Amino acid sequence: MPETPRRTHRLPGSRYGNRPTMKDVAARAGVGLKTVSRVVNGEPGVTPETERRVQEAIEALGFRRNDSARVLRKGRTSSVGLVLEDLADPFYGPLSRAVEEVARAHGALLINGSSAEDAEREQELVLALCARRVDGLVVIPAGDDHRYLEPELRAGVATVFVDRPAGRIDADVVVSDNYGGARDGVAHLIAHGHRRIGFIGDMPGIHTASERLRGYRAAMEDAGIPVEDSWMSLGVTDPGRVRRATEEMLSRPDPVTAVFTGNNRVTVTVIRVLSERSRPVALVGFDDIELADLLRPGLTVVAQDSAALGRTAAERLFRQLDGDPLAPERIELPTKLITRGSGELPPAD
Amino acid sequence: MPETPRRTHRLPGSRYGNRPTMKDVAARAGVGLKTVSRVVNGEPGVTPETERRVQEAIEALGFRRNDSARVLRKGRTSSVGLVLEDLADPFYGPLSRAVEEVARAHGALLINGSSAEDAEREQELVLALCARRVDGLVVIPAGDDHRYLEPELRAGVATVFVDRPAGRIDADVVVSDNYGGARDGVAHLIAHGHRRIGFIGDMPGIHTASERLRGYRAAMEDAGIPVEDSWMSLGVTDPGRVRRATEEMLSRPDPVTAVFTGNNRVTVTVIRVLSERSRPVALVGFDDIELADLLRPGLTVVAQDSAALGRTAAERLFRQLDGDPLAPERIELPTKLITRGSGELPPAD
DNA sequence: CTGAAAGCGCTTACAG
DNA sequence: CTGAAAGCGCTTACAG
Repeated sequence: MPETPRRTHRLPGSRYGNRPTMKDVAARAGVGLKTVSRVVNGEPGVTPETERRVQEAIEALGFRRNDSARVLRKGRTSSVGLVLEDLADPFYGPLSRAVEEVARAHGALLINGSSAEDAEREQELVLALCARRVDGLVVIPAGDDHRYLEPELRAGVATVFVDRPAGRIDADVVVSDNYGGARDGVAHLIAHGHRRIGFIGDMPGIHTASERLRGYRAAMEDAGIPVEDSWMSLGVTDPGRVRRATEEMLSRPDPVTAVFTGNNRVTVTVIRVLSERSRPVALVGFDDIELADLLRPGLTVVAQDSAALGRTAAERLFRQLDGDPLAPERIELPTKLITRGSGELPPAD
Repeated sequence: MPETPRRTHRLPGSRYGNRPTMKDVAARAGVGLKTVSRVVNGEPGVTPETERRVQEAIEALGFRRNDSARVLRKGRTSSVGLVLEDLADPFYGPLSRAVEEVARAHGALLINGSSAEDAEREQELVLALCARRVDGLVVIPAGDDHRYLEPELRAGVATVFVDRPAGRIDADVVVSDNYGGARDGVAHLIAHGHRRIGFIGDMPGIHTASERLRGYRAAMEDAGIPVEDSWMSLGVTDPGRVRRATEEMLSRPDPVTAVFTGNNRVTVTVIRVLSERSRPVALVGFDDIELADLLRPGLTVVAQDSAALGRTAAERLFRQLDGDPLAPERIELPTKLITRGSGELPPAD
C-alpha cells in the first residue's frame, strides 16, 4: 500500500485552491508543526537557524495563516459587526469610519451591513454576524424588539446600540440629545419671531423622529403657541412625500413661516422646494450637511457629531470586551446649533 | 475516576462563553450529531418527529451554529472584503452600498476597511482579509505595486480593482473614463470662451489624478492652447493646500478665468474660495456633489456613477467565484457632463 | 529549544 | 432515515 496521505476532499467548490498549510511548511522545513506555529506567531523559543528555515519554507510555498482555523481554536474572531441603515447615507460615513478606527486600534476588522430600515433584515444581519462569532456588535437598530439577541448577550457578545435605543432588552446605547436639539432649534425660530412653524420628520416609529417631534412640541409649548395638526408631517423621507408635505404647509390660507426638518434627507428636499418659491421661509434642519455654508441663505442646523457617536459606541464596546462587567448605560451626546442664515430669516408676513 | 468530559480549555479570554454546540443539542434531543446538522441546514432525510425534538433542543439551549467551524470545513467563507480609501468619503458610500447589495444577493457578508490612502495600510488590510479567507476582494488601491497579492490570486482569491488599476499584476479593473471625462469637461469650458483654465487635482501618484490631468492637457491641445505650468496644481486634497493653489492662480497678473477641479474634495474647497471673491470664475468639477444644483450658480460637473462602479466590480467578482475562468479585463464606465451654471459662465475679462 | 497528541465545532464520506 | 468516524487548519497543554 502506498502511504500517500488520504485527503478527504479537495472539491472544485473549495476556494482554498491548494493553499499550503502549516503542515506543508513543517514538512518542507523539516520541523514540527508547533515550531511553524511559533514562528508564524512570533513566539519565543526558536533558534535563529530554525526560524530561518521555516521562514524560507513559508516564502517558497506562499503560506498565509488561515485565521478561520485560528478563530475556531481561540474563540475570538477579532472582528466587530456594524449594522446601520444605509451604507450610502452620508450621515453614517463618519460614524462607520470612527468605529473602524477604534476597531483597528484593537486589532479588529469591521463587518458592515445595511438594514435598509427593515427590522427583519436587521435581525437577519445581526444573527449572521453572531453566527460568525463577531466579538462585538454596534447596531443602529431598525426594529423595536431585540429580544432575539438575548441568547447572544448571555453568550458574551458585546453589544452597543447607537443613534436609537434597543427595544425590550437592556443594553448600552449611545444617542444624541435629539429632544433637546430639536427644542433648541425650534426655540431659535421662535426667537426670530416665528409662530406658525412646521415640522417635517421621518417615520413616527423611528425613535429619533419621535424624540425630535417631542422637542418641537416642547419648544412651542414653552412659548405658549398652540400647535396645529396641519403643521406636523411625519413619514418616509422619500422626496415625493416630503415635497408634498412642504407644499401643503406653504399653500394653506395661513401658511407656516418657518420649517423645522427632522433629518438630513428631509432637509435636502425641503431646501429644493423652498428654493423654487419666491416668498422666503425660514428653515432649521436637524443634522449638518456638506456645503450648508455655501447655500444662499446658509443653512442653519442642529448638528450632531456622528463620528463621536461611532467612537463613543466603539470605545464602550471594547471596554465590555476587555472584561469590565459594565451595567448597561445610556450615553447622550450634545448637539450644536449652527447659525448660517436660513434660521434667522424673519417671518414673511 | 469520574468520567466528566475533559474540556481542554474554557479560558477567560474566550468570547464564546459557554455557547451550546451541536453536540450539546444532540445530547439533549437524544439524537446523533449529524442529525442536528441536517436539521440546522435544512437537509432532507429527517422525520418530522425527530426534527421537532431537535428544534426544541435548539431553542431550549439557544443554539446558534458557529460559522467559523463551518467555514473551516467548507472552504468558503461567504464573505467579501472591500478596501477603500476612506469610509467617511461620500464618494464611496454608494459604491460600498452597491457592493454590499450584490454580495447580499449571493449570500455573502461585507468586510470593510479604509486604507487612508496609505499603500502599507492597504497591504496590511488586504492580507488580513486574505488570512480570514474572504472569497473575494474588491480593492480601491492606494499603492501601485500589488505583487504581494500573487500567492493569493494563485490560491484562488477572486479580486477586482475599482476606480484605479492594479500595479504590476494582471487583474480585473473597473474604472471610470477619467481621461475622457476630464477632456470633455475642459472642452466645455473652452467652448464657453475660456483659454486660461486652471487644473487643481489630487496627488500626481494617484492614477485618477494623472488621467484627469491628461484629459485636461488633451482638451487644451485640441484647442491649440499652450498650457502654462502655473495653471496646474496637483497635491493633497487638504483644504489649505487647495485654497492656496486656487488663490495663487487667481492672483497672478494674468489670472485664470476658469478652473477644472480633479475631484469632489478639491471642488468643495474651490467653491468656498470662489464664493469669497467678487469676480466670477467658471468652474467644472470632476465628481458630482450633493446639493450641487442648489448652489448659485449651480455646479457643473463631470459625474461618475459610483454605485455602478461598485455594482460592476462586485458582479464581476461573483462571476469569477462562480467558476468562469475569466481573463483579466479592464472595464471602463462612461462619465456624464451635467451643466448647471458654473461651467457656463463666460470669461470675466 | 522542540514536537506529538488532543481538541475547537462543524461537514464530508460512508456504512448501516 | 440515522449516526460514527475522520478531517478542515490551527492552538493548547503537555512532555521531553
